Amino acid sequence: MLIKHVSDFNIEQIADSGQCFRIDKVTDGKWRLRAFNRELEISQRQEEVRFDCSAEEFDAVWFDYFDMSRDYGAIKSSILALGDEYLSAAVKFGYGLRILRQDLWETIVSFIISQRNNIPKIKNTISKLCHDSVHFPSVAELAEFSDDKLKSCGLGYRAKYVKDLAQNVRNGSFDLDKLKKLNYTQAIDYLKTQSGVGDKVANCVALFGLHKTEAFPVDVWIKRIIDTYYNGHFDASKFKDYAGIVQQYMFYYERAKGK
DNA sequence: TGCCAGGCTTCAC
DNA sequence: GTGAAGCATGGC
Repeated sequence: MLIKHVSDFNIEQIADSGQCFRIDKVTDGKWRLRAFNRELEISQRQEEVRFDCSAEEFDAVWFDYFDMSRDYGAIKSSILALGDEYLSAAVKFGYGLRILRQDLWETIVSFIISQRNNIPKIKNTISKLCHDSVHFPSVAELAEFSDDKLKSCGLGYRAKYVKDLAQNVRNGSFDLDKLKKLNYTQAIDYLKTQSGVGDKVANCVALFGLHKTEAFPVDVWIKRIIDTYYNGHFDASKFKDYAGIVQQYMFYYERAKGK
């Protein structure tokens, strides 16, 4: 058990932020995260966070996963300094959000599944793909999943997208190592060569799987915010390399308001 | 019980 | 290039 004092971090907000689909609340104050073929229990009280792992594992795996090297306090301050009423409220509300550095393969598959879908069902589908274990299916494994198996996991019409992608990665026509080396614009274009990956999914992959924090995924929620509070015009590029973080505060705040 | 969900592809025009 | 239809499935 490792106890750390972490500011600008709230595991409940992160778990409910819609960027990852394998963090579940176990009991009050305790969450279970599955990633990288590992399982991690996390509990939190104020800024005291308990990670159920060794210091070595934390430094090797989870420090980067939770983006611990980034100063979110400074980013929030610069957003608040803009004096934008909506963004200020969003930042204050989602004060403990972070952009996770997730596994690239899992992120692409997860966000293909996310299209025209709701978060509880996305989580359920991914859990079934994993056989409710810590193991997310590899490229080779997913390429071999039968259509019936994918359908029984609840992928619906997205089954073909996922299977084609897995087969393309396996046979080398879509190269994840190449993708990792591309800049933001190149990565978006390359991702969109795959069937089932459009602008929104590509931007989610860039943000959550490649950690291109200039990515600004525009989904129905963000569209609604822009239409309602910004008269249909919102230039995310002014935020440069933290546009994606701004997006996450907006998304989380707007969704929470609807509940 | 329908409506809708972190969109995308296809096909008119 | 823009716009609208169609899409599988289950949570609510």
